[in-house]
Amino acid sequence: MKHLTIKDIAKMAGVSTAAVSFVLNDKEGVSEETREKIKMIIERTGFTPNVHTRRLNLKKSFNINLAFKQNVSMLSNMFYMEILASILSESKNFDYNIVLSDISDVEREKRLLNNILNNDTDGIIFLQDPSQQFINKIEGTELPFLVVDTQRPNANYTAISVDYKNAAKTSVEYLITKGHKRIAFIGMETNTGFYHNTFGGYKEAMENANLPIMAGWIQSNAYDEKSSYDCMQSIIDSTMLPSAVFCASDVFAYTSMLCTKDNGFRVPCDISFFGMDDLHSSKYVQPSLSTLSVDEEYMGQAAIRLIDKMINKEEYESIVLSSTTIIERTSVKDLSK
Amino acid sequence: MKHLTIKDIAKMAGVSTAAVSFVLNDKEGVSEETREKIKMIIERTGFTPNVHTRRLNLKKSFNINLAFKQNVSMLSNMFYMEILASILSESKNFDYNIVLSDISDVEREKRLLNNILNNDTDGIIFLQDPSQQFINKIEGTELPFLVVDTQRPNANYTAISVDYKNAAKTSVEYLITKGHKRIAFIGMETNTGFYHNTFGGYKEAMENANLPIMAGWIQSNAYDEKSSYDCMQSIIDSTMLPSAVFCASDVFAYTSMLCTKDNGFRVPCDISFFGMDDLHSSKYVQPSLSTLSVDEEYMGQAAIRLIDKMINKEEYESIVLSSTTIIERTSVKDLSK
DNA sequence: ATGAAAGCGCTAACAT
DNA sequence: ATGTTAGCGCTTTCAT
Repeated sequence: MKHLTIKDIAKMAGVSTAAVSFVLNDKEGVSEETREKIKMIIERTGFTPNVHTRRLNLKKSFNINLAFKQNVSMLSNMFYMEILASILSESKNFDYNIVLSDISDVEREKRLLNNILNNDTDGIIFLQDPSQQFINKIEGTELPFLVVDTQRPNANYTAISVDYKNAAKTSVEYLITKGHKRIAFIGMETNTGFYHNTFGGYKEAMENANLPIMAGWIQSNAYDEKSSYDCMQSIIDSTMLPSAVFCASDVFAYTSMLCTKDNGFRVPCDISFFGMDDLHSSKYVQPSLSTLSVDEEYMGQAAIRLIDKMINKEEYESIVLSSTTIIERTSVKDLSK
Repeated sequence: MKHLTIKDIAKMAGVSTAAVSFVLNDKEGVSEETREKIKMIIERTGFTPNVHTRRLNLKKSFNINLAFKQNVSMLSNMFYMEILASILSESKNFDYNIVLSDISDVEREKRLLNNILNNDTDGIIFLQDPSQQFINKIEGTELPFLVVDTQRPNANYTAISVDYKNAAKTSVEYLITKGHKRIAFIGMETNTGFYHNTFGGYKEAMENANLPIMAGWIQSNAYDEKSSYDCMQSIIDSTMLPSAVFCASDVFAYTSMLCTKDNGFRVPCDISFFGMDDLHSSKYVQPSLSTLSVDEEYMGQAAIRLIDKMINKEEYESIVLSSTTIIERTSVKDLSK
């Protein structure tokens, strides 16, 4: 059976194609009477206008591109996977196709750029900041875009971000409340903005409590399973053992705890651990990881809603999440009693 | 700057639009000389033909849709998330956009159907089997599609599947080799094909070894964290404690081990655990989970390559993975010595 | 309010 | 080998 066209509908309704088009686009120019008649026929036949032609004419694609870099470590992607799931879930409420765009290298960046040039995307949601160079190119196109989990506080683009500094501070303060005084830090230096914030929060909490920071306790080379294991080893090999470790990501805590056990220490009896993100798997590691929850679900929802507003030129503004919800599980020993 | 059109290129080259079109589509009808000239100009100007028009005329979208249901449990999606990552990774080598299509309910199924009617997809990769009803509709459209991780061995569509029966059998045989005789089973009844295979493999291995199966050891209501925890509780509450538990998915093992510990038993001293899938996080649970690896990376790669062949009407055939790679970690006690 | 017709940017059949 | 032109299915301007 041939796919119906607007011509067919027009013929069936005894009107011109223009009339049908007006109805299709909720525009004026047809009497209520004929509008209803046309609507009926569209309903009955299940007619849907050809999307390519619409895109061609309307210069609108009904696509939203989700752009991201594929990281080395699968685990470090878990945070974004959870956001992705939420974006998908929320996209049901909108009429967009979600298109995935890998921008791990220049070659792939070009593809996305090409999509833009062709009006094949209405807006872009970046997971993490793309290179500034790429941002510049995008900005030149006037296309709406937003960055989820940006680490550039002063960037002049729309974004959904987490106040990681405050998150880190809250986390460390929690450890202090639990009676810990020797607190180490495992972070990810390669992500400079993120590092600056998480370390800053840690430092502030420590200083406010007049707690000393040993040089060997600051490990900043973590970025995946192996590297965070090594970070923990360095801490253990340092001059003084901490009573607790604050990890800037749950993922880092997983292998750090492993390392601790491999060295014959017990968690949390000998060393406590506190993470950040509250990934789904953090419930299942042993001991279950106490951590600060970051609402990935909300981030995903907000992303879709925000980009939709941008596309429709409604009012909008960037969103900063200040997550301060402590998830108490069993990886932190209470020294305060 | 206005986007160049084929007309502009034709004018610049002093030829007709047809000539340019032929070059664009690698077709005959132009002399080598003019072909080169046109190619040069395209190269120099960075011209890319409007994709909507091409789609309209060629009845080809350069899109591949990835269709899936969003499950209740995030964790049960982890397996598919890993396949998704691999699909994305492999898609770099092809010229398709990857479009995500949620088909969790009829309303969303319609959207995908609409994409098909509009020639807005060249092929569909399903993660898990969709409803037979939906399959029927798709088959009516003649669109290439394939199912990753199908559980319908006799289905007449192209698929990438895992020989779960053999996988389960191999797993249980491994436990038997390690001296275990009382082996329980935790599976997912709601996925009938999967259940049939995994339980079948378990049963065959047990029978071959002349090992008895206690009724209380067979728990089939697992499908997420909570339910598999409950399954394990039932096993513990049954008349005889097993020395090992084979879980049809790593995810089930995570909380089963938790349950075991909550009941005062130790893993693997008192009860051993063996999983299936080898998810990334299985390295990090405590104790690290011994499991049978399923090559999600390969499955993803194969999916893209296969659908591409189908689209281009090259030769192809379904793929069955027989995964028999045991990943030995620390959740299984060796009773054999 | 309604219809005719000129685009949108390309492909491909048809002339030359 | 090359150019001309009729579509593809819709939007939108311009007459009526």
